[in-house]
Amino acid sequence: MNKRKNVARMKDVAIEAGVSLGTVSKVINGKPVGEEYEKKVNDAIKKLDYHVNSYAQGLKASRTYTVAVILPNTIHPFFGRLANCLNVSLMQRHYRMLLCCTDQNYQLEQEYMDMALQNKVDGIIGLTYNPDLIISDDIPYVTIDRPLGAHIPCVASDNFAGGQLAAEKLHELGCKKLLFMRIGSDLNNEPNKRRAGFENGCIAHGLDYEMKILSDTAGESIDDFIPYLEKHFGKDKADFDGIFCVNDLLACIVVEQLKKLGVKVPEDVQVIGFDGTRNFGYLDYTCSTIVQPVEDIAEMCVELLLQTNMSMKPPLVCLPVKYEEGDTTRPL
Amino acid sequence: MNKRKNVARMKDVAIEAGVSLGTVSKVINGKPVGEEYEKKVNDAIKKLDYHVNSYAQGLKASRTYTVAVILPNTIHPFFGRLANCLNVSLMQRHYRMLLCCTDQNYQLEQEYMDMALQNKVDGIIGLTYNPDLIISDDIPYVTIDRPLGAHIPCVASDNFAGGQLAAEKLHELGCKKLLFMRIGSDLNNEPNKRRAGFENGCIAHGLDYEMKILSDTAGESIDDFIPYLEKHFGKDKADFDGIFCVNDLLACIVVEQLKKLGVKVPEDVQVIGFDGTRNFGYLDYTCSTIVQPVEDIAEMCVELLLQTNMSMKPPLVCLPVKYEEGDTTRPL
DNA sequence: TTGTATGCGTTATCAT
DNA sequence: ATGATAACGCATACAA
Repeated sequence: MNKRKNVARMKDVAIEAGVSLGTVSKVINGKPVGEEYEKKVNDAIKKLDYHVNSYAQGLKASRTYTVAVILPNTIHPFFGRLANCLNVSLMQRHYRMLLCCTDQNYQLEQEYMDMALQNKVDGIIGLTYNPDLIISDDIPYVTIDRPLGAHIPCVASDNFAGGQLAAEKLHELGCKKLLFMRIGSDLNNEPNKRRAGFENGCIAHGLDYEMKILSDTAGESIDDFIPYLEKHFGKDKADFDGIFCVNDLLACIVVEQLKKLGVKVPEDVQVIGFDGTRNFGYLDYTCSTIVQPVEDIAEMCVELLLQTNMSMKPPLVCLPVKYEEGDTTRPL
Repeated sequence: MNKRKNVARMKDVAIEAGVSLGTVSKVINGKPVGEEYEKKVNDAIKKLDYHVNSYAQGLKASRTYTVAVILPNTIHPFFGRLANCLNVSLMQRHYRMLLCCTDQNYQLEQEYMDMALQNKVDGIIGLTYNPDLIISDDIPYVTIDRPLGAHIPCVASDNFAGGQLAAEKLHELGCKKLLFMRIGSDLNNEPNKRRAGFENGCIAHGLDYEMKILSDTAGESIDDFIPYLEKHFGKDKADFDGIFCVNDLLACIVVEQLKKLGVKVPEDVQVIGFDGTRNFGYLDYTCSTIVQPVEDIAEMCVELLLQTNMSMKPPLVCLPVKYEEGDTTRPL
């Protein structure tokens, strides 16, 4: 009957109900309408299985109730959970979510930005790595973890406080010689705050500490930690009694490696990670860790993005982290 | 200058370039146009930072290049990876992906279906649980893991073969008395195929076996396995020497539990899981497992969904699984 | 309170 | 080859 497929349009509903187009529109948008008419329209809608075309709606209103979410992936537990929480927060506000996985590919990140622009989404939430990412001023943007300028709100865990907390906890747990381990992108500056906070905590408590930092930008891999660990740890030797790893994954790998070297965790060495992966999904890694408040991060992003009546948006929002005990530290 | 914001429209480009609307449209859609004109238009597009409005495009063409993906969540490693793979497969075909996490909530599943309809997406890929889910005939639909009728293509791992393979592997590994363990929804029938395949394999090889199946629909939880395990396993006792768990998560939990009971894995009892979670993400669970081909599943879903020139679409596509050795079985 | 007409930004059809 | 115009489906301002 219609152009393609037999999909009902508003016009068909109007005809079926014996009313005019405007009346149907009003019923759909919850505007006051005669009770009699309302029923007729609703019956027609049901009968024809009518659904408003949100593309036509979006065109008319310049409002699409869609937000693009740009993430590296949904495989890593942190990102998977983040995607899920963002979806929930958006859904609660009746917003749709366009997911864009970039695999940390700079070019893909830019392509997705442009796609979002074309799609006239109402906003973008991005966790990106491209240092030269071009962000249009025409569209609300909130970044996660990576500040992109004072005019773009950035939401992150309080990484500095997290690093500090890790140092304090290891101190409380009786550690004397601490080690910080990290591998990651040089550009990625949030983990640097974890390091800075950790250093700060060590200094505050007069603790000895050392840093072992690898750069994957420079081509180093996680395996390059092995000789370092072999040098400092062995059957009856441990140059450090407390380790803070920049994330839970690294913590798990380090624990495995230490066990292979005959070092007991947590008896000889205590390890704290960062992320809270242990709480993600259904698996229990029981790694002591600094937990990132993923739900709060998601909620804050959406809140800031959709808030229109703010003359000035906060450039950086740091959400509180907390320590959660696992099997890689001794009971306090 | 314009209605809201200073976003350039095609008309603005036409004026800036000093050509007509139709010419601009042609340039954008790669239709033949005079070289001179093409340059002028492209310059104007760049100058005005113009992006086509895909909502207007979608309205005109009844084609949105958008697919809705309905999943329980993106937290579970299997789903997180599935979402990611679908995103990649869709992206390669220049399709956008609308993500919908349902948390297995029947009503949410239905709401998302309706949302997809409103949004006039070009298709839906769903992994749903609602047995009464109403699926519109007006829109291509592909289901994962759960057959919804002969006219709706279903893509799944070859679960029967997987169960069979598990039995065979345990047989090859020298096991004599096997156990199948499962917890899950009663409605969920794919894991039942794993059970059936497993039984089949046991029978074929003349193996003793037992089933322990819990139903979370009936309110049973994973903890209810504990008394069962305590009854059958102990310091110097093991009623079974090979266990096939319906998924890797359960396998991990069972292994933990057995270790607590003083049973050695894989020396006393060998365990095989299902999913391939060990390959998901960056963590290595080293659980011997039947691996689901997630990338292939995603690719097949997208292929079937977008394939228009097929007079008949296959009602059920089973993709091959494979065995991958981990630390919960002895080397072959 | 209900109906009518116009425009949102794009594409496709038609003249030119 | 290029330019003008109608139509996509909906919302809204305005007229009845």
